[in-house]
Amino acid sequence: MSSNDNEIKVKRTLSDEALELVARRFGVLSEPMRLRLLHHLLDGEKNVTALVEATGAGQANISRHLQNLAQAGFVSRRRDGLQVYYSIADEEVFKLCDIVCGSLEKQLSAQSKVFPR
Amino acid sequence: MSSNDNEIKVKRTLSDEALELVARRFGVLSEPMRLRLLHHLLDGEKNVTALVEATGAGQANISRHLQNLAQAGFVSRRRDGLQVYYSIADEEVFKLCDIVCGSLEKQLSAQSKVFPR
DNA sequence: AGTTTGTATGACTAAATACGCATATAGTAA
DNA sequence: TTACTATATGCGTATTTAGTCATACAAACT
Repeated sequence: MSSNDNEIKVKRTLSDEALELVARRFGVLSEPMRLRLLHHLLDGEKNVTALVEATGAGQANISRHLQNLAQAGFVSRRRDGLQVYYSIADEEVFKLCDIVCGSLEKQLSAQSKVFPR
Repeated sequence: MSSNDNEIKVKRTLSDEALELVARRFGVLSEPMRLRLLHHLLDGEKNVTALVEATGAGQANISRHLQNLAQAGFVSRRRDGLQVYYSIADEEVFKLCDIVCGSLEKQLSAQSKVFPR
């Protein structure tokens, strides 16, 4: 290895800051309810009440999840009178889900070969 | 919670089960230290001690993170004598990171236009 | 002014989890 | 056997966060 390496310096190509930003974005997608909200927004923008009815969850809960998604930039917010409409702001999120689903399917099919029913 | 038997049926194209699996996978990627471990494994397989030294974290902590990654199928485990070597098992994970980084960059550059320094 | 409706938020509880310490386990060597 | 090394794990603590309730806020009415 390198000769003048007498410090406990840790090789760190990615900054802690960048890593935390990426991790935080994954964290936003790590809740089933938020994934469900994104899925419901596939048809187009919906207001909070519609999403509350679609998911069957509490209004406060949905509002917080939407805030979370909006802050991460996955959805955007538009106010129209009393209603607030949310819509997909970053289509890339569906690529992410597709990739994860693909890995998941591959993994599950591999398991079913090892443990055939 | 108390059981409410006549609950309202909610349209649900994705099963709760599938959604939780996907969410759980995103959750595994929602820790900076685990992302760092994946990054370190880009060069090839490494044993636990090497990863402990590379990250500067505690051994128990790294061991648990690796278990977490392995259980999700992102890395695989190979024992060789006293050492246990971990390596990337699902290259798709880097696609995920690339997409997130792309969205992040776009987002940050958009912000820097609004708030130029 | 007050009322109603749709959405956001403060406060709280419960559950999840990252981390460190100590110890257990697995493998090697004497 | 004992000793040593590398990795895993039980346990406790601190932090985070999803969920609910009640209430605040915002906008459109009368």
